[in-house]
Amino acid sequence: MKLNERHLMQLAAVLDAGGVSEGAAMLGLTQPAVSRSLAMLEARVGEPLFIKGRRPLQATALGGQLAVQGRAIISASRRASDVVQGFVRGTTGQVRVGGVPFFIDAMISRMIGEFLNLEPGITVQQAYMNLPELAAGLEAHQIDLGIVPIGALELGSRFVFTEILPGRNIVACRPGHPLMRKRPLEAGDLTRYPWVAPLPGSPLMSDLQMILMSIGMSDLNIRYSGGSLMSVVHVLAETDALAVLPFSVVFAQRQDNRIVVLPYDIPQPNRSLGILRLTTAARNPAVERFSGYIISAFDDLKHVIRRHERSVIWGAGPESES
Amino acid sequence: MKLNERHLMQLAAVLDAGGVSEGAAMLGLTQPAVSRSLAMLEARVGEPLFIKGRRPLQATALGGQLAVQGRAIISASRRASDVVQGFVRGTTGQVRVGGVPFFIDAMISRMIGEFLNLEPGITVQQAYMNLPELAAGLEAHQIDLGIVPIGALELGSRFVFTEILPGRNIVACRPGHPLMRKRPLEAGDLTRYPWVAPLPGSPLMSDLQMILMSIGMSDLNIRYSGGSLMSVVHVLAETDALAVLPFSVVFAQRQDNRIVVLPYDIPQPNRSLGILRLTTAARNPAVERFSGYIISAFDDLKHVIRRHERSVIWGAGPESES
DNA sequence: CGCACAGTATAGCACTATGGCATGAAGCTG
DNA sequence: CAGCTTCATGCCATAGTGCTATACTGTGCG
Repeated sequence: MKLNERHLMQLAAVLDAGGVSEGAAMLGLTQPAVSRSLAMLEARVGEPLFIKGRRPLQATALGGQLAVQGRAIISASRRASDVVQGFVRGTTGQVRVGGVPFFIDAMISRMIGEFLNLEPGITVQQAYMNLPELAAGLEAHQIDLGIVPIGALELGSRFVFTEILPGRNIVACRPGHPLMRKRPLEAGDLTRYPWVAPLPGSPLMSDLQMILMSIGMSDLNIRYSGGSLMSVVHVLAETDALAVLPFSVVFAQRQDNRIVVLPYDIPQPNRSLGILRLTTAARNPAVERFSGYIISAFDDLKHVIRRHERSVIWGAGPESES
Repeated sequence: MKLNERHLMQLAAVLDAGGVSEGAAMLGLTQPAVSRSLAMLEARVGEPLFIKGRRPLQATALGGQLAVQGRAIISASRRASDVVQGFVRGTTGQVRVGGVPFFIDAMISRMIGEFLNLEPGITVQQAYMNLPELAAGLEAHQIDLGIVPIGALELGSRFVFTEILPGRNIVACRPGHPLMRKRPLEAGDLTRYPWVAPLPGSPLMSDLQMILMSIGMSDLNIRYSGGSLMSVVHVLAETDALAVLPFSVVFAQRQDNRIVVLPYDIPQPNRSLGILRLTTAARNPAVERFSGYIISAFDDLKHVIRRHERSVIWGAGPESES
């Protein structure tokens, strides 16, 4: 006994409106059209759905039960329309973000919070991942965008990369660290202190290797590894340990004054932090709003970051941009 | 942006099945039909719903969200079909019963319990009401059937009445009541004891008036009134009070041995207990199952009741039916 | 690289359902 | 009983739906 969903909707509308004419008007149809639909439904069911000759129109037990389902269909249909509306306007939907842990924790999660306030209809689903999983996730359409440091042209043309910050690394330590007062700083100084290693697999890990090579040491005294950003900051603040961190991460912590930049020049990776997306991705206004918000937020921050960078590393005051 | 519900259902089926062909088969349609429906939906939405060239077929964010609504529509439609199936078979639905309190409490509620066990898909909604409200409720289609004592042809042809028991009244008292040992019993004896009056408006109330007239008294010493059957039985059992009750009510309490029939002949009302229904009521198999069950249950009980009636009132032992 | 295969889209055609307009039928009200 | 409101019916146009046949596209294999 397959029933026509359209008929069920009309039944519900008519019962809710209290009459065929009213129900038809509510649906934007004419009375005869609805009247005939109901007759068809009644014929297919083989049982009366209405108690005849009553105002307002009254349903039989069966009619009432079917109307419940009709209402469910109507509301599902309305929700579907709302989904589409929200989608084209970018005011509804889901943004699935993947990103490297420290950068997400230091800067992006804060912006996500602001974004969620601006766009109450959008939900953000975030996962921690490094470049290989991220590229795979994008290709499998499991995430919509990734926030990663990436070298120019590192990936094929299937991806489009939007830079949001230069990927500048520094060595971080607690304020008042003994090395902060030592001039000049030499490579050997760095190896005399314990180190905090970043998460395995993260870009920072290979950066650390690069630094090791540049100062001609085979290994460091790594006393702590595997922690999230918050854990790393705590460890740095409580000990004399050192860590390689993106400058932006230290920047984000500037208010707390728990970690500072050690003014020692380390080799810089040739890459930028940015947003990675599929070239072929389906249009998704919610995702576009999100990435647009992140990019503009960093545009606003960029000169502040750069000025801060110079001042904390080289002790230089504010100066005019080149 | 009004979407076609049928399209949404097909979208859901296709995504659940993992392909157009499979989804079409699941719906009992051909692949081209579904393919075209999806193309129409996509055209109306104006956004891609699928990620092309992937097996199993993968939806875009929008496609997935719309499929959720499609699934809701499918399940509502399935429930509607189930409702109809259950209705025509009488295995599902609602039975709205109105009835006089004492009789419902004494006999019908027990049978409702048995019926609910037999028909797990049917729900019974019961209300206490006497004849006038009951007739009005039937005409307003607020109840499906009433269980009342009613005189032959008392109502018009708009109602059909099915007798289930003769409406025989008796005077009830506790076992060991002083009057149980007194022979002969005379009308004056009855007035020397307190009385329990039935619920105002109930048929028993007018029966009580009739008895008063027959024994030539203007009023009785009414000590308790307004109680439900359980309360009345308790009061009768704990005091020497008397009450007019239908014989069937006393019969139903026979196991508890808390009230008995006083062997005093009182004038009998010219009516029967039975089921009252509208002549014009829409067919409702669940209601029919219910009334059928009640009638057959009383058919089974009838000869037991009659035998018991004779024995408890006249002290006669079991005898062959006439 | 091309072939076979599976799966999907398109074309063409027939038919049903749906909707509108005009109009008839029925029930309630004064 | 007249008039009003409301529902049912007849008729026509058209959009949706379904089918078969066929073209297209991506995938895996030799």
